[in-house]
Amino acid sequence: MEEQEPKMLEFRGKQYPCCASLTMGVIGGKWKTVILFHLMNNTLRYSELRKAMPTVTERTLSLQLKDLEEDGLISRTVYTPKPPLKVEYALTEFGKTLIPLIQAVAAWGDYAVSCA
Amino acid sequence: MEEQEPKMLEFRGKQYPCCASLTMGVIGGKWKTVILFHLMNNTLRYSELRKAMPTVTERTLSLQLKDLEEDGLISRTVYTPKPPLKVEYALTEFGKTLIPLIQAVAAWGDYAVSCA
DNA sequence: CAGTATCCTACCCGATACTG
DNA sequence: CAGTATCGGGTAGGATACTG
Repeated sequence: MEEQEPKMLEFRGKQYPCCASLTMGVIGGKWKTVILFHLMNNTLRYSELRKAMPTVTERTLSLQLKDLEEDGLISRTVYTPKPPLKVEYALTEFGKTLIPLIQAVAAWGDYAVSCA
Repeated sequence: MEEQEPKMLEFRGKQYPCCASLTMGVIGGKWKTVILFHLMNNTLRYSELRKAMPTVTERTLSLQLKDLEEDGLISRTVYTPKPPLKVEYALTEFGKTLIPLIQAVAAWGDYAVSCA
């Protein structure tokens, strides 16, 4: 008798009360959808992501990329054995299942701006 | 020369660096999509929302409903002049433009659970 | 180039009690 | 019934300096 309701959903060790909250738990936060949006059509290097998102700090970008990688949505590939490093980020096959959702998120943002 | 980049989007007084982040700013957070998900097909009273979301606190539910109302996504209608009150929440026409997005969010949550 | 390490702040959100 | 008031903790995220 620890849980209030038995209908919890689980994903990667976390519990969610609803399918919608699960999705938001994975792609929520201030920057994750922005990262996914930029990786939707392109594989990008770390520095390219920084240029695409000039208002995020290095620390935050790094942490969010790590989160997304741990959730299996993006892949991180290192191309150089020693510094200067070349690292590329790309959507995984699982991450690509989010593309329609990311597109809908982006489209609604544009729509809302056009209304206001 | 106050902004770093001139390409900021604005919605209801807030600035966003990208259309995707705007959407997440409006429907992000832990509970907003869950509320919208439950209001997607039904008009619901406050107490009905509470029953549908047993793990949210009254304070948080109240604050999130107010946020959604201020952003024009839901309407709040009071049916009684004095306590006990009857209040119903429903999506506005603008809020209904989010339905395909909410459905995609919910569908991906179900999909992710089925993968795990 | 691609990140960590440290430090710090804001605010989101929970718990509980009270009110029109 | 449908909320607010008050208090407080946890953590997401920012600023800056440093490293392989």
